[in-house]
Formats: sequence, C-alpha cells, structure tokens
Amino acid sequence: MTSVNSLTVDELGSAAQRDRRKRILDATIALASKGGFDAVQMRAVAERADVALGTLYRYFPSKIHLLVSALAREFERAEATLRDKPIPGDNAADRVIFVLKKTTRGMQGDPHLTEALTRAFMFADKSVQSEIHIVGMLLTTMLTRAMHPGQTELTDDDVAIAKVLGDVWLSALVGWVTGRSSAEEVGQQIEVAVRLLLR
Amino acid sequence: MTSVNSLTVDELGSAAQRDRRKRILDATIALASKGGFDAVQMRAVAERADVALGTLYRYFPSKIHLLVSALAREFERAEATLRDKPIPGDNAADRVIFVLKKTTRGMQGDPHLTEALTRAFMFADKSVQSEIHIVGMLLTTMLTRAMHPGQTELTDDDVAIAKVLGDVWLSALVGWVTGRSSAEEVGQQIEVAVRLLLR
DNA sequence: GACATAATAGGAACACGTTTCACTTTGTCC
DNA sequence: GGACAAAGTGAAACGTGTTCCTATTATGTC
Repeated sequence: MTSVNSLTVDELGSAAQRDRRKRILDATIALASKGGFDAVQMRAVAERADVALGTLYRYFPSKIHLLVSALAREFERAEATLRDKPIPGDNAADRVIFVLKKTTRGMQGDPHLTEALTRAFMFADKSVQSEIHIVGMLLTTMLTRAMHPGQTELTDDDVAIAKVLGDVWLSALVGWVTGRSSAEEVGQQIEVAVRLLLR
Repeated sequence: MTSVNSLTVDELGSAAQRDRRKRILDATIALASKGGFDAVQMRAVAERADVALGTLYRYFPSKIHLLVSALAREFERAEATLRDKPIPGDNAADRVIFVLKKTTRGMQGDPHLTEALTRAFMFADKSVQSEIHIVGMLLTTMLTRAMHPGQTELTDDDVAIAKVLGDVWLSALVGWVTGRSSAEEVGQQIEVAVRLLLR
C-alpha cells in the first residue's frame, strides 16, 4: 500500500515522494504534448522532472508504465470533472455520445499527447496489467454513469454495452492515431455504435 | 507498382525478390511464434532469412512494418481459406460468431505469434497506414461475408456493424494479450457484442 | 560480351530504453 | 545525535532498432 509507483493519486508516501511523482508525470505530459510518443525520452523526462534516471525507473519501471500511469491520471481528472455536473441529454444514447465526444474532442485538442498515451496503452503487455486495468475501469464507469446517472444497480447488459462502447472508442482512437480516420469519422463511428447498441 | 515492400502477395518484382520477401516473412513468423514480439529482432530475422540487415530494411522500413506485413499475409491466407467453403450457421449472428471464434482459436493456438502481431498492429503509427488499412479491409470483408454470404450489395448498417465487431474483436484480443482477459472471456465478449448488434 | 545501374553483403556507428554500480543524501529509530 | 536502511544521484555500460558506408554481386541494355 505504501508502494511508490502505485497509480491512485491519494497514495501513501512522503510529501517528497508525492512531489517527485507529480513532477515526473507533469514532465511526461509536457513532453508528450510537445512531440508525442517519441519525444517522451526517459533521459529527457528525468532531466525535466529534476530527478536522476535511476529514480525515474524506481517510480516507473518502464516508459510504457510511465505513459499509462500518466493516462490514468488524466482519466481520473476527466472522470472527476464529469462526476460533478449532470450530463446533458434526455436519454442514455445522447448522454453517452456527449461524454465520448467531449472526451474525444479534449484528446484531439492535443494530438501529440493523445498519440503518446494511446500508443502506450495499446502497446502495453502483461507487465502493465494493473495500470491498464485502472484505465479500463475508469472508462467503463464513465460510460455506465452516462447511461444511468445516479444509478448504482446495473444489469449485465449495461456493463456489456459499456464495454463494447469502450472498445469501439479505443479502436476509433487508434484509427485516428494511425491516420486511417479523421476526427469526424471517429465521431461518426461512436454515434453509429451507440445507435446500434442503445436503441 | 514494382515497389518491393508493397503488401499484396501477387506483387510484381523478380522471382529473387519475391523469394527474399517470402524468406523474410517466414523468418519473422517463425521467430514471433517462438518468442513473441521481443524475439523478432531485426538482426535475427535477417540472419534466419539469409539476407543482410540493410536488405531487410530495404524490404521493410521498420520492425512494425515487417510485423504488420506478416499479419497481412496471415490474414490473406485465412481469408482465402474461409472464402472457399461455406460458413456454417443458420443466421448472420451464428456465422459471424463462427468466423471470429475460429480465427481467435487459431491465434490462441500460437500465443507468442498472436502477441507479436497484435502488439505490432496496435503500436503502429501513421507511417504504417497502408499496411494497417489492408488488414482492416480484410477483417471487414471477412465479417460482412459471414453476415451475408454471396451477397455483393451491403447496407451502410451492415458495414457499420462489421466495423464495430472488428473493433470489439481487436480490443478483446488486446485484452487477452495484456493478460486482462482469458480466452473464454474473449469468446464471451464477442458473443455478447454479436448478440447486441445482430439481434 | 561490356558496361551502367541497382541490389545485396558485411559491418561499423548511432540513438534511446534499460540496467548497474559506487557514492551521497535523507529519513527513522534508539 | 549517531547508526542504519532506504532513497536518490551521476555516470557508465549494454541491447536492440535504425542508419550509413564501402565493396561486391546481379540485372538489364546496347
């Protein structure tokens, strides 16, 4: 529980450790935002965060862990923001579309960052399992909440639909990152999937 | 059109070039099958294919290009096999499930190869666009044919459904590769998505 | 068949993720 | 406040993807 490289923000550890962790993730986001996946070089992250390379690796055992952890932090922020205000829309489909498009728009506003985080997420292997799982849960939570605001009991179908929508959204994002589809096409893909699943 | 590192099998080029290309892809598959993504080392591929490192890079400009091209060749084979015999199943849902599960089973029979090819596909960036596109088209074609055998005219909804199913399948595969879900769960995810979409 | 051109071989060199190690600083417990 | 362990520093070194260069070998043209 005192593990330093755990993911949740409210983790134990000294103030200095929390500060280092924050500086590292800030540096990661800044570099990713400027030049994408390739620009997030471990030596550069360490220098910008003002820690030694060895310290960086003590906090995050690999570049992929680092980027997926940064993604998890961004998702936690987005989820927290979304949790406060009610989601506009008269039905589940509209609310889900609102959430997904808003998130997508946010990511497309910073293409390099999105490229870095998406590719890291998709490239991860078994060793990043727990970090990946956190992101997956946050995504499912966001979607089920959009489908049924304020509802705690969910049917199996609800969860299944949320997972399928999450899959579609991730695949669409990968398509956008790889230049196969435009921003509008990503929006369309999501709308189509929502329409097919939540009619 | 005479470009050596194009993807289609029936490409132009001398017999020697076709032979080299085949040897390289064979070596790639063999190494991937034995040790996964990490085992596909460019020096090892070159040595096993009996070509110089520079030649390997002339044919495939990066490790990702190489692996995605190998994936495309495997997909072309699978698609060709599937094209011949009729797909069992009384309705679209059953036939799609048959195709996806058969393909999934094939991939899970060679976990290392699947890991290598899936991770390469997901890690690809814009420079691999055309190779990635070929794989995507093959997947969509396989699925629409399973939905409507022998039918050339397809509605927009058919294509949209096929794309969503392809997305779910890819995401499920990534989940399996990252150790988040078991083989059975992959099968279940697919069944659920098909049931939701093709009811 | 001789020549021009392209393709290949062989290998050095470079970049960046990762590991390692000797040393120093920081934090904790008595 | 001293001793000890944990954490951090700084730098070297290693592995593998990628690039580059020169000599050699095929290939196609007249």
